[in-house]
This record gives sequence, structure tokens and C-alpha cells, in this order.
Amino acid sequence: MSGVNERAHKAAHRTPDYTSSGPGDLSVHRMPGHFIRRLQQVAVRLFGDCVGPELTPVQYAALCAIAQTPGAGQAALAALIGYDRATIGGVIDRLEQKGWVARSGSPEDRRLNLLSITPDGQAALARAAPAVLAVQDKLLEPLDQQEREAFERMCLKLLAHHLG
Amino acid sequence: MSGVNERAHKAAHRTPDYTSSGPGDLSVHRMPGHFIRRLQQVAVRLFGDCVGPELTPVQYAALCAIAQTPGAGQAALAALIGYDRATIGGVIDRLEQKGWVARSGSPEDRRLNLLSITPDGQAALARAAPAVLAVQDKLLEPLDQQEREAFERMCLKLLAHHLG
DNA sequence: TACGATCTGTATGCATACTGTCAATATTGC
DNA sequence: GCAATATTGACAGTATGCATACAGATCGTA
Repeated sequence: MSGVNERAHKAAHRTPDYTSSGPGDLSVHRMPGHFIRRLQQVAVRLFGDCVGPELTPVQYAALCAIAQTPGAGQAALAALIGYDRATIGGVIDRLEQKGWVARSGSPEDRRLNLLSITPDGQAALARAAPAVLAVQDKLLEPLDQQEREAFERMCLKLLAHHLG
Repeated sequence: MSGVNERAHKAAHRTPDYTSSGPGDLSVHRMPGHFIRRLQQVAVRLFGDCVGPELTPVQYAALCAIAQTPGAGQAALAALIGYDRATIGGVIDRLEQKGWVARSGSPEDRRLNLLSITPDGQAALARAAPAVLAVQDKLLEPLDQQEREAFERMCLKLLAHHLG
């Protein structure tokens, strides 16, 4: 058993709205915003199931970005993956506690916490990578190749519009 | 100015990954799970911008479900919209504080908190409804009609697979 | 009818998220 | 060079979201 999000999962089984949809339904069950919330829920649960509890989706993204952009400050890192400055601090705290990330001050700009990934962090990242890729695959499992590409293209289009 | 999610919004403007995408990128910027997280972020920000701070997306969904399913307990309500039993308590607390929802015990089953919407709650719901519909429209703005239908269909397909 | 299994709401703890605010520090305009 | 401005990281406060645990209530069944 996965154990992740068991109650909301069981709850969803009783929701009749994702298999048959009556017309004239003004509730949240017909709103794209609600779909996205539910998909996010599904994605997080899949991540927990496949990767394990040592690393959350948020922590994986941060670790990944730190590995790819060594020497960035917290604000720059947050900018890369779309986090809030107020949130990233706690995320890095937890990664630092695990010994996967190191903070070091910058001599040039004493406001900055330069971030770098440790060898242990590299190992954790490498360990998690296959499972993370598996999550993406499972997430889009019910879609055929063409649909997957269309879905990703539309997501990017939406993001480019709203963020770009 | 909206003021909602300003820091992450500004941050996103500096992210180069949603307009041009280089090949061989193993980071989170090519992962559907990350897209969904970002879309959720966008949807919540739009909701705040259009509806205002009096009502969160979560609270709207709960209020909506209570209005449509009078006399349900908290667990039943949570099941309807895919919340956790532990989370819904706090959501209802806040709706109750605003005087939009009433809890009342059931004589038949003394475990239950029967939920009902108050006249003030009805008014708040009616007041918010147009803005909530506008959010859905803005969210899918960059997609044409055909794409919107395809996007919603794929979302439902994914949800039916993972939740149904 | 007694008893174990199940369900309900609640509490606690941890992990996001975002707003507002602040102090320290850079940067810029003049 | 110096005052106005912007940036950075931190903190408090609020709101989800989920795991776990618990007490009270109900139900199925022996």
C-alpha cells in the first residue's frame, strides 16, 4: 500500500464527477482550476509513492536547480523554479539538515547565501532521478504519445502566457 | 496591482524555460509534474486577483459543495471535493467564523457535524460566482476553443485514471 | 447482546505557499 | 560622495495538505 494521501484517495473514489458528467453542473467539478488542483494532488502522491519520503517534489526541484546552477543565491534559485523567497528558506534548511546542500556567504555581496550541492546531495539526486522520471511517465500513463505531446504543449503554452 | 504572489510572479519572469527550451534538459523544467505545479500556482494567483482575498479557492469549493449537498458531514464533504478529513476541519472553521457556514449535530448519528450554508454564505457564493467563472476563462485564455476542450478532456482522462 | 471493526471529527506535527515587514547591504541617481 | 532606491534573506502570520493518533459513536456479527 502506498499510504500516501489515502483518505483523499479513497474520498475521490466516491466522487462521481470524473467518470460521468451531467450537464448544467455549476460546481467546481467542471472547472479547469479544480482539475489542476486535483492533478497536482495526484502528482504529489505519485511522487511520494515512487521516490519515497526522503525527498519531496519541492526539495527535488530545488536540489536539481542547485546542482545545475552552483553558486546562486536563494533569490536566484527561487526565480529558477518559481518559488517564493519566503518558502525557499525552509526548503533549503531541510536540505541542509540532510547534508545535501551547503550555504556559504559571498565575499562580494554579503547579503547572499551562495548555495552548492554536496557529494551526498549529488548521490541522493542520482538515486532519485530514475524514480522521478518514472513519476512523469505514470502521471501521463492514460494518454497515448500524441496526447502526451499535446498535453505538454498546452501546458507550456499556458505557462508561457501567464508567466512569460 | 494585484499584489498576489508578487515575488514568485516576478521570479517567473526571469525564468527562461517556458518560452525557449533547449534539448537535453534533464531538470524539472521538462517534467509534467512541474508544469502542473506551476499551473496550480497560476490558477491560485488568478483566483486571488479576480475573486479577492475574502475567499480562497479551497474555501470556494467547500462552500459550493455545502450549498449543493446540504446536511452532509465533514467527511462526506471532503469526499466530494477531494480534501483530507484533517484539512476540511480548518477550512470549515474559517467559513464558520465568517458566518457563511453552520455546523449542527445530528440526532441520528452523534459523530456527525451536519453542515449547511447560511444566507450570508449564499450571498457570498453568488457574489463570487461570476469572478470564479472568469478565472477559468482567463486560465485557458491562450488556448482556442478546440484546444480548451482537448485540455479539459485530457485532464478528465488523467483524473479518471488516477482517481477512478 | 457483547465485542471487535469501522467511521467521524479533532489534534499534532511537518512541509509547502504567500503576504507583509524588517535589517543589512548594494546600487543608482544626482 | 551621498541620499534615495532596490535587493536579499529572515521572520511572523495565515492557509492549505497530509500522516498519524485518538476518543467517541456506530455497526456487523458471533
